[in-house]
This record gives sequence, structure tokens and C-alpha cells, in this order.
Amino acid sequence: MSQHRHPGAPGRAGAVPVLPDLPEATVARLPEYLRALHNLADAGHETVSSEGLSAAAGVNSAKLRKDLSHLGSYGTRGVGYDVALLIEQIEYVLGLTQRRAVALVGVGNLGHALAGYDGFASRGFRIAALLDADPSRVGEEINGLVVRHVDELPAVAAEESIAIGVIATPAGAAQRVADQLVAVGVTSILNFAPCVLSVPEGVDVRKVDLAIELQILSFHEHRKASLTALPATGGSALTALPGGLAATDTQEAIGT
Amino acid sequence: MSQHRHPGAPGRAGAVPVLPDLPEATVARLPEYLRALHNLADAGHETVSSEGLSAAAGVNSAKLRKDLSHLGSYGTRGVGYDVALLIEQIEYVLGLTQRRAVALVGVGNLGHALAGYDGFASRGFRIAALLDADPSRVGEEINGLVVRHVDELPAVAAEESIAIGVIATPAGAAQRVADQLVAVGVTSILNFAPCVLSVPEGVDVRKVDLAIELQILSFHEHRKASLTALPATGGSALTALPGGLAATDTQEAIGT
DNA sequence: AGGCGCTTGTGAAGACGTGCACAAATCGCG
DNA sequence: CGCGATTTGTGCACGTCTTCACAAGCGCCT
Ligand SMILES: NC(=O)c1ccc[n+]([C@@H]2O[C@H](COP(=O)([O-])OP(=O)(O)OC[C@H]3O[C@@H](n4cnc5c(N)ncnc54)[C@H](O)[C@@H]3O)[C@@H](O)[C@H]2O)c1
Ligand SMILES: NC(=O)c1ccc[n+]([C@@H]2O[C@H](COP(=O)([O-])OP(=O)(O)OC[C@H]3O[C@@H](n4cnc5c(N)ncnc54)[C@H](O)[C@@H]3O)[C@@H](O)[C@H]2O)c1
Repeated sequence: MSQHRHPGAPGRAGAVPVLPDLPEATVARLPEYLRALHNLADAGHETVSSEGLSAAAGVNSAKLRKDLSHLGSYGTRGVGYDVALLIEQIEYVLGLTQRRAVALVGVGNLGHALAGYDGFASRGFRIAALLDADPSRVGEEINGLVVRHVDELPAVAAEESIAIGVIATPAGAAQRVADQLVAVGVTSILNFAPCVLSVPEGVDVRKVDLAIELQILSFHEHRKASLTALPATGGSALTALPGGLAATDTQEAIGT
Repeated sequence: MSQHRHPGAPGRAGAVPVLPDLPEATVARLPEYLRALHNLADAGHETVSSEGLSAAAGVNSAKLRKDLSHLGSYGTRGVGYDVALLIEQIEYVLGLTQRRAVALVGVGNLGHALAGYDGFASRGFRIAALLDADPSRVGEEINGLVVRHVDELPAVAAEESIAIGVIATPAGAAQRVADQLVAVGVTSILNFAPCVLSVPEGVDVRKVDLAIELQILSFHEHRKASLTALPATGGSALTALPGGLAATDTQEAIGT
């Protein structure tokens, strides 16, 4: 029951007026598939099976097939997926056919690393502006971009449409920066500061918190330790803990 | 309905020999609660209601209560939770009562930022070693730590027990580094390189990929754009008078 | 002492995500 | 031209997560 559409011009051609309503979990995996596909393409593969791609992306193959089916995919039974076509499809769905402009606010310790990161450019984004509140940082040039004062945000937004704002300021300043970003029309924010941002409806915020990741790992470390410390209770279920332990978010080993 | 335990000695004293088997989703939120609780404690609050804490952590209050109930919490009906006690509880469960040693491998662009990050120390961790493969980086001193060669990893692990390994190398080197970490007994890895790591069972891997976060935001940006392009509501972002609830009604647009 | 208002802890229901297992579709080959 | 090998797409059952709604418990006030 899926519509047939032409691969060649997914964006503008006949239709695809509305994006398929993908499950959030699927959306979160598509970038992973995309990266794996690019690797495969670089390695010269023209097609790939769900089994092969799922292994490269570290997920279950049925899950991958279901994910791809959501976007009305173009697999060929008995053959697999056309790598180049699938890349085009996923990039279209993710909105990567246009190179989106990113404004980075807070050019400190972390901000410098982000500004110099080439993974931005190679994955569909372009740092359009570097902003900071510290006068001594304003004017500094990084990677061909000059750091501007954060109060120039409206001017920056007027020059070019900012798709995403990245916050790399201390936590205390993050909410104010978020407000400023929202005020100039930014509706997507990536926040590195360890705090909760409150934003109006319709604005998406994603958060990256290093300490949280470490603490989650610490929990599992703690639990592993407390398990191995247990005396060998001649009982039953306690010992193996086969599948139940595997955290959904973490990878597990597979034989490649 | 749970047993009463004395506030003074959580977990340590009588029992809690095995950690409660927490849902993974709960584990992922505990660090957020912990951060909010520290903020509240700094602000002088002695108790907090589930409503207040959930607001500070940005979650639903029922969810928070259920999360806390999983670890046999110590709320008082009609009053709320004792902030200091809850901090102690969560830190115990997360295994933060000991300051865990972190080895950071790859002291490049990103690695420098991480090495200089004080959020490590303030949230229960201690950078125990900086490692890199580039001879020209070995010997450099950052924040009082000297960068050592990655081949010294066994020696480093022998000096002190490494709880967590952080990989901040290029993707091409990440698998080899992971293997080296596993070889010296590390069972928890935080990976910043954009690639899938394969590790033996029992080793936890968490991944942080900036580009994936941006691409997820890009998807929502794309979808928002394709929605606002259709209906009559040409509204600009700032008119803060939406019709009430979010109403993710993506339906119907296909008709025309 | 007793009642009242507030807050926790949890049962239940539903939404969501996952993975198995298999029918349908396609290709290559004899 | 048909057959078998292969792989997709998906129905289904199961588990996990979320959220509502409310009884039970607690402290305070009268
Ligand atoms: N450094 C890391 O590795 C790391 C890791 C994870 C999270 N973080 C978080 O990222 C954020 C930045 O960390 P950092 O180490 O780069 O801190 P930093 O102090 O080195 O840099 C912060 C920068 O933000 C600027 N700033 C402050 N207020 C501002 C405002 N209102 N508008 C614009 N710019 C403003 C400062 O001038 C400074 O340049 C912090 O919230 C930190 O917790 C950092
Ligand atoms: N810079 C960022 O903001 C950023 C953001 C997200 C993800 N990442 C990822 O983090 C990783 C590091 O990024 P970067 O910008 O710091 O790169 P970088 O090239 O600046 O640093 C990489 C470092 O790793 C070292 N290294 C290489 N091979 C090694 C090995 N086998 N053992 C030990 N060390 C080794 C190199 O000597 C270098 O110092 C990359 O995978 C990148 O994709 C970076």
C-alpha cells in the first residue's frame, strides 16, 4: 500500500508534498543508516541487503526494514537496496538536500572544538556564524569565520536564515541565549549546557550532556560490580542475565 | 509500603546488597534529577515535591514519582522528598559514591575541550589519564595531566583502575582504541567517533554523535516547513497565540 | 483529637517500540 | 519458461514506557 514515486527527483518533482509521519525512534536511526550507507558507497557497493546494512549500522535487520518501509522505500526483493538511491531518499527525508545554516553561540572551550569540526560540513551543515558575549573573544577568527557579539544575532539572522542554533555557553547563560535564538526565529536548538531550557511550543530542543552519559555508564559499572561480587547462589535465574541486561541505547557485541 | 530505613545511612548500612533492577529509561533520567536536586540544594531547599522537581528536570511528575519509587525512595506524603537524602540515594544507585577514573584517548580538537572541562570533576568523575598516538602530542601538559602514548595504556591501567574509557579519536582509529581499552579491562566506553564499535558482551558502549543530533533536528525542521507551507495559516513564529494544545495533527494535508 | 488539604506511590490502560516468522516478490539459471 | 534461492515488507505478539487517576498516608490547624 505504498505510493510509487520517482526516485530521481524526490524533492521537487511530482509531489511528496508531506513527509511521511515517521516514528521518532525511526528518525533517530536514519542518520546512522545514512552514515553506514556513505561508507558502503565509498567502498564501492551498489546495493546492500537489510542484513548487511543493519550490521553496519549496529541494529536488528527487521528493525531496519521496518524503518525503511516507513519512508516508502525502494528495496528489491531478492536483491536488496540501491545504495545511492537510499542515500538520496534518507537525505531528502532528513531535509539535508539543502545545506542548513548553523549558528554557534558560545565560543569557549567546547565551542572552539565545534567550530573546528569538519564533521559539520561533511554531514550536511554549514556553520554560518560564531557568537559570543565576551568582548575579548569578539573579532577572533576561527576557520575563516569571525566571532561576532551575541547581540548581533538579529543582524546575523537577517543576513541568512539560521536553521539551527547550537548553545555552548555556561549553563547560567543558556536560557537567555535560547530566548535570543527563538526571538530571531530559530526553531531548532542543540544545547550542550547542562540545564533544562524552556522554549515556546514548536521549538525543538535536543540536549547533549557528557556528564549524564558518564553517569549512566557509571550505573552499569556499579551494577556489574555488585553482580560479580555476589556469591554463586546455587539458585536459578540470577546468573545468566542474557538479554535482559542489554541496554536499549547501548551497543552490544555482534560477530562481524 | 516499603521498609523504613534510616536517612543517615542509605544503602550502606543494613542491606541493599543488590541494586534494584531499574528500567533503562529510568536510569537515563536519574542524572537529570540529580542535577536538578543539586541546584535546589544550592538554592537552600530542604524538601521538594514531585511537582517541583519534575518541573526542574523537565519531565512529567508522575513519571518522576514512578522513577523514584523504583529505587525505594523516601518521599513523605503531604510534604515531598528530602533533597539531601534523595541526592545521596541517587548518587549511591548511580555508583557515584566513589569518584570513578576516566581515561581519555585522543587529545585532539575535541579531546582538548574535554580535558579542560570541569564538569567531569563536579559530577563524580576524575580524568586519570590522557592518551594519544601522535608523538608530537605526547608529553604535552593539560590541566596538570601529561599526555602519554596510547601504547602505555596497560601501564596506566595497572597504576589505577580505569572505570570508563572515552574515545575522541578519528573514526578510523576508534575500533582499535576500543579493543585496547577492552584489553586492559575497561568495561564502559563513551565514544565520540562517528562509527559503530563492536565489543565483547558485558562491555557497555554509549555514543555521542553531534551530526546525528543535528540531522534529527533537521528532520523536524524539514517537517515543520512542509507543514506551514500548506495550510492557510501563514503565521510567523512569534505570534504566541496558538490554539491551545500542540495537537500534532499532521493528518489531512494530503487531500488536496 | 479530628478533620482537611496536600503529596506520594501505584494500578491500570494505552501508546509505542521491537523482533520473530513468513508470505510475496524478484532475480538468475538451467 | 519455470524453479529455486534470496530478500523484502509486514502481521502479530510481546515487552517497555508513559500517563492518568486515585486511594493511602502525612502533617498542620483548629
Ligand atoms: N568543554 C567540554 O568538554 C564540555 C563538555 C560537555 C559540556 N560542556 C558544556 O558546554 C558549555 C560550554 O563549555 P566550555 O567548556 O566551552 O565553557 P567556556 O567557559 O570555556 O566557554 C563558554 C563561552 O560562552 C561564552 N558566553 C557566556 N555567556 C554568554 C552569552 N550570554 N552569550 C554568548 N556567549 C556567552 C563565554 O564568553 C565563553 O566564551 C558549558 O555549559 C559546559 O557545561 C562542555
Ligand atoms: N571536534 C568536535 O567538535 C567533534 C564533535 C563531534 C564529534 N567529533 C569526533 O570526535 C573525534 C575527534 O575529533 P577531533 O576534532 O578532536 O579530531 P582531531 O583530529 O583533532 O583529534 C584526534 C586525535 O586523536 C589522535 N589519535 C589518532 N589515532 C589515535 C589512536 N589510534 N590512538 C590514540 N589517539 C589517536 C590524534 O593524534 C589526534 O590527536 C572524531 O571522531 C570526530 O568525528 C568531534
